[in-house]
Amino acid sequence: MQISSRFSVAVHVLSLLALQEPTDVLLTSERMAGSVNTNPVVIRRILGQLKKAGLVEVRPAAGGTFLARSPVAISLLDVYRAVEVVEEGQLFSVHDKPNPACPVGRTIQSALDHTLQRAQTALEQVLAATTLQQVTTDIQQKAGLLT
Amino acid sequence: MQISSRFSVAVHVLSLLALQEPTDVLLTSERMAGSVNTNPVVIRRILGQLKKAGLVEVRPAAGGTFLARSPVAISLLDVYRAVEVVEEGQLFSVHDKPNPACPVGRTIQSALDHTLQRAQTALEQVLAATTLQQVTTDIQQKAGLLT
DNA sequence: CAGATTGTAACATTAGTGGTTACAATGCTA
DNA sequence: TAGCATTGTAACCACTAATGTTACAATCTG
Repeated sequence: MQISSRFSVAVHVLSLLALQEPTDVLLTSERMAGSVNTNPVVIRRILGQLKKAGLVEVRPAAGGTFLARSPVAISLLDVYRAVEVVEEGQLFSVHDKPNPACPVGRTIQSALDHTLQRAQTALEQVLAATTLQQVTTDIQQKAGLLT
Repeated sequence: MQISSRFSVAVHVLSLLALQEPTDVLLTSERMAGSVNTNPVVIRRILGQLKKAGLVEVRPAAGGTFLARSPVAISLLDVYRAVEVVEEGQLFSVHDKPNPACPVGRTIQSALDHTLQRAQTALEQVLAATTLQQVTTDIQQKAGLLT
């Protein structure tokens, strides 16, 4: 059980967009799919979500996708929410309908709820504190694109 | 996509064990299944994992399951690990085999790795900081079992 | 208009989950 | 020892989500 790779692919795609230069060849879903090593339809699906969330702008038919915001203004939490890998407050599945005739059964859900929420929030805060800019800077360093 | 309810069921079961009294009826997997509202086999599977992790002791055939440690000495992280809902450092699935011919493709995995690790660790630290004792105290309060 | 690109549906496959059934193994009691 | 209750585990089933593919309509530009 893992958080879908849809999230990491989305970050990959956004990084490509952030690092594209005006003089570069047009960045089509086909080219992005090549970098990610997947089918272009997969990229288009994700782009649809990112567009809906206001993170990218996509030119229909003519090709060309662009960041709708500065990489500094896009957090990994924004991406996570955009691609809907985890529903709000629903990272942990909690068993349904425990027996209310039993004190533990009656109360376990609410006894756990607060902690599980805090755990999820702690994870999401790390994502919120990380921007696309930081990721792309890291990529550039690792790829030897920075001097 | 959610972390399996196996975890919350395990906490439920451990709470039953923590709150059982010596004078109570024997706590069989059947009775625990009644509280959880599931099939006893489900409980037995989970108990097998908890036993393997050293959190419980189970009497074969004769019935009777007991905590192997004090509730203060059992964290929710122990439970999470015991029931193997998430593999070590594998909460986030990251796409395989991005294209190494592209700088982003070549570096995205390692550029993301550190952040994703931190996010997972943040979640796990909340669980580590929460003991079964705290959960059962909460249960007792909510069920009106404390005066 | 033709070609390139996007957007979306449908299909196929796989893995994991949660529940059930079946039954062997085990331990206790009469 | 036999019978019973309980545990332990395998196999099966149905469902869901994820991931990839194919097909093709809609859109835009030269």
